Amino acid sequence: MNYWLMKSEPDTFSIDDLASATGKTEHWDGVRNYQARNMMRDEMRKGDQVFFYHSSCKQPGIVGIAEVCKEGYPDFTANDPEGKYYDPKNNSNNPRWYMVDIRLIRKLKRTISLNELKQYKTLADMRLLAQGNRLSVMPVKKQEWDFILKQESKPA
DNA sequence: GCCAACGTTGGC
DNA sequence: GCCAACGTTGGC
Repeated sequence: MNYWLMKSEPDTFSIDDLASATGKTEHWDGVRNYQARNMMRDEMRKGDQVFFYHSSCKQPGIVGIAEVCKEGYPDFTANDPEGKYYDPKNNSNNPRWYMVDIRLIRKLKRTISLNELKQYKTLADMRLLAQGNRLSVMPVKKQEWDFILKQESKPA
């Protein structure tokens, strides 16, 4: 079992959008970064746990837990010339981009903000906190995962 | 809206 | 294969 963090802009797709689809699955389309692509295509496994993270918003932070329910498969939005994720260089016989499906397990009781995460020495090496990090999908270590969840029941 | 970080592109 | 130009991300 592996642990991940996936970023989404709440204006585009928020935890509540995922929550309204509880039980259903959502495909995580539109990732156009090779490192993130490789992780989705090669490393994410069914049942892996995912922190759902809100980025580019008033309070960036972790807002929920999801799980991978379908492993990497070609991102069909790359083939749609009308869509905003269209990639003219994509070849559907040899797909360039991949996605996974996730489903919500639960929202956190509170948002664990980026600002809060930065204050924990335990998380100093966390990928999310590394300078200039821009990956929209990244691995989380088990000890980081456990530590973060332990903070959930604390007051903000 | 600014800007630092950094990935991608394309000319050479 | 180098690297300058350009585009995007994302916190502030």
